[in-house]
Amino acid sequence: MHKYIDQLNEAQREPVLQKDGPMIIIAGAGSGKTRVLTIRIAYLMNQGVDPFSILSLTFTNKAAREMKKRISDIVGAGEAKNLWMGTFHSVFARILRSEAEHLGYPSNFTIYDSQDSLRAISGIIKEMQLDRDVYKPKQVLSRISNFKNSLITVKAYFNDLDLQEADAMSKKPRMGEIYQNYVDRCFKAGAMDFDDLLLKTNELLTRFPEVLAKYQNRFRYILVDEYQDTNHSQYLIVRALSDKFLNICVVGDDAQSIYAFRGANINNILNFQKDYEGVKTFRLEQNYRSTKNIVEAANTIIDKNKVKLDKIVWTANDFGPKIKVHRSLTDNEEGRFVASTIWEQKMQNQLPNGAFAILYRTNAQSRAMEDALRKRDIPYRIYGGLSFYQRKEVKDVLCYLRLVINPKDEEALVRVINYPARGIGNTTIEKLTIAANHYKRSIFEVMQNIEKIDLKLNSGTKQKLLDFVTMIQSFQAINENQDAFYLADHVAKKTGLVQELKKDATPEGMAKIQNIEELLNGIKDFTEGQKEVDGARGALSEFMEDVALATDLDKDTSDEDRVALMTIHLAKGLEFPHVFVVGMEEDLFPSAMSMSTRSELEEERRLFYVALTRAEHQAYLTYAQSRYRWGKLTDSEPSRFIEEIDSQYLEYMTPPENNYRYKPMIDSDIFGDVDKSKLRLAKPIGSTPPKQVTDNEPKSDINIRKLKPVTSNASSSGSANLFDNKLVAGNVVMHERFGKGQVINLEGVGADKKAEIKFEIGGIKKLLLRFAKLDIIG
DNA sequence: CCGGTCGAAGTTTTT
DNA sequence: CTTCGACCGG
Repeated sequence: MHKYIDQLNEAQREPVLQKDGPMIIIAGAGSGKTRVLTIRIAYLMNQGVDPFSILSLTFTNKAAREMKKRISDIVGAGEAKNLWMGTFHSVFARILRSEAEHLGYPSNFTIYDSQDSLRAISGIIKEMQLDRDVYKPKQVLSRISNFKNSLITVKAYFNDLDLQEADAMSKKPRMGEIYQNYVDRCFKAGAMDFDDLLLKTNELLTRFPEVLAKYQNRFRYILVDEYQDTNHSQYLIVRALSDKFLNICVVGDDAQSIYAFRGANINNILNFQKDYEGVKTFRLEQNYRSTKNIVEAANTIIDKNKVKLDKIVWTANDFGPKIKVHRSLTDNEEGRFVASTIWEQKMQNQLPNGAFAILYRTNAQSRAMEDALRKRDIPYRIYGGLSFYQRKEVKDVLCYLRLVINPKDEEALVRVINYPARGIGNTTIEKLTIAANHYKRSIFEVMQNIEKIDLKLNSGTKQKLLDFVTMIQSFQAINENQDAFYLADHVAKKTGLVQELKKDATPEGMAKIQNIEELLNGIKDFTEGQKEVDGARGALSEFMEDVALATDLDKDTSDEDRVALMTIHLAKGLEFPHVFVVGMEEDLFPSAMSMSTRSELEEERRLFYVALTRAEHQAYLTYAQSRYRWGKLTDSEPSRFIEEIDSQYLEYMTPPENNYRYKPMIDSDIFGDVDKSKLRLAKPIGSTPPKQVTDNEPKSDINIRKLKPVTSNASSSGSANLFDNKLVAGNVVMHERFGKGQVINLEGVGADKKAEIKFEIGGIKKLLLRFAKLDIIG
């Protein structure tokens, strides 16, 4: 038996050894699912399966990259490199590029991100002279997206009277036309949107049996992670590809299905056993991640849901501390509480910033947290929100580059044709668009032939258009024989983008220039990486292939030690010793938009389950009595989800009821010489009744300054440490989050014993052994 | 055609 | 509070 298999418990080992046939692994939170998948793939390869014939679909590209790395540690990098591994979107984008001609697309098609799609839809609505208040671009896009994810093509739409009637009922009788125009426009631009990547893959596999056969034969073993979040389109792709060999292994947790809003269908996982014959079912129910308190509390939450698979998640870990619940007056105070708690914990327990995560329901909540962290000089990193590649200045550069590769790319063209301003205004663009539609050509082609078409443009304008065409063509020429970095750098300078930004000397303007520099650095890294790999040129097209699919999580370069801020959705699959779930308020979490139906509410509850189960050691739930929304202070009440947790798992840091009016809630001497009456009076509260004025706002700040050493809570730390006496300087260790490192020094005794460790990634960190989860590997 | 100012609307969640 | 669009005077 291979030694890596010995690391698994029995429940984990069984699905690894089950080589063939359809199987489902129902994996509870923190049950070592990634490990099982990783080892399963490594084991397949050791059994002689060709890595080229293994397709492994993950939820993020980062997950794919990490898994690949772990596999190469077992089987060697040379072999692991050949695995097909990535998100549905990136894997099938790659396949679509090589098969594009079947579908009449160029292989260098552009991938529109949601911003591009939205702009295209807006443009169409305007062209059709429809009322933007009735046809809200966002709604229209989301409807079209739903069509595509359910494989309803334009044709199918017009064959379906129910759909048309539904749209007519909601006063949008021209929905079908918009859909048609959008599809045409994308096709004409040589562009696919996110949903197309799946839809067109389905089209490819259904319309061309020989192509289907080719990929069925190639992918003899298929693994799908996070199966509970697949949509219908993805389901059909998996189904088609696995139909020949039936070696399909899906992994997921119905309790963590949180993407229904983008078409994910929880029934895919609930019905898997019915879909294939002779499905072997495995359950991973032992949680290795969290304390008993957290695991059991999470179980009490998910029990409230009706729709679910049987599964009992349990843990052998210690009870650990209770989940702390904290109420603040405002969102800003909530931020201060979180920041000061992190600060305290860092001091008391010598924890790195990376031990903390702040999770929220909506991106807008990050601001209050950021402000508070900044004030305390706690380094943090925000994930998601406006991703790096979507920032205006970055995207402007990218759009020029997109045009170089695909001049038909209309969204890119419209975006940059007059930025920086070069005298080509809306009137001109409208004329060009009309002509392009008329001749069924791209705008760029119309511009190239501007002398031959009478568009009633004055000669000055014509010249400006030709200049633009010439500029793009000169870039294309450079692209023929230079690498991506050279070209991108050239583009940034020659288009005047950088110059334009230099005019703006404000800090924001400077930041924009830095972002462009960061982009260029990223391209440089990529170029050089490519050159090393296989003597390739590091051409632009390779870089551009899936920037649209790259997310912030993917380009997580930060080796620096920072507190993580992200939405709960983004946190799926991650874990942190200390987790703050903030904004635990009705209408925010659960979201006001998701409370009208039972299934929506159940999804919110699953989301809460995901949030809570990110925590290894300590979870905090915080809420504010009022919060700024659109600049106005609005009242809120605590989330129902707090009450849904059995109270034995909770510790209220602030009393749950409002009956504490004039009583300081914690030992009053904390306030020392501060005049309490002033504290109470000093609160300017908009709509909040005076009785809700609490002492906790000043407390959090004062508390810190008067911080006393707190008795060690070692007993409650989940991970009792075994290495107190074993670990010596020079040991090579593996840390769950920081990876491989070498111990350079040890200090302190007993519960305070710390190790200074130099990690391969992330540099030197001091870890308190009683918390650090380390394996000695050499 | 440009650039500024003003008003309205927007916050779920993401590949 | 922000951002995006519409509108208007140069």
